Amino acid sequence: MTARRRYWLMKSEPDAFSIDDLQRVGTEPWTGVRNYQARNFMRSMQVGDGVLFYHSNCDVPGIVGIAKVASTPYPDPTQFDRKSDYYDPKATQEQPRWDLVDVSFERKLARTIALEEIRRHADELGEGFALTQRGSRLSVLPVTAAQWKLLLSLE
DNA sequence: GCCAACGTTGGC
DNA sequence: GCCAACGTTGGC
Repeated sequence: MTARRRYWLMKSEPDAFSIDDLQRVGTEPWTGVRNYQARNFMRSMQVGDGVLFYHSNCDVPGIVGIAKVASTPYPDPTQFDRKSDYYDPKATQEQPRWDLVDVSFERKLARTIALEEIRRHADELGEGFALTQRGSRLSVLPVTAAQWKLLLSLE
């Protein structure tokens, strides 16, 4: 018995890892999330869940593509790697702190759905939508089916 | 358990 | 590059 497909939005800085990078590699482990709320969302992901791929910290922040969850959650290997920027000395193999999922490319959007445009639909998206919440920096966040539909209708 | 200091995120 | 907002750390 599998639960109904769910939806997420995941942020990435295009300088570090862009939608084109994901298209090139096909599937990528979503390493480096070091925020408990974001981690907990990844822990609840299931294979096949829909992902809105979002470019942050760039000229035109916004949704640029669609991906999907391609694995169940497992420990982020970079937490054990002393040479990694994401190394966490408090994490052990026995008790990992950080989990991730693999994300696989589905398609690029015909155009970027800019944050500025998304904000104009803030009322329809609802107050609980973390992307447009004042001050929110969450890099992995849930999207309802209605929000998914609305956002993609802007494409 | 409080909270000041610090580091990070990410829009602008 | 700036800086507001936020999360984490660590002294007490």
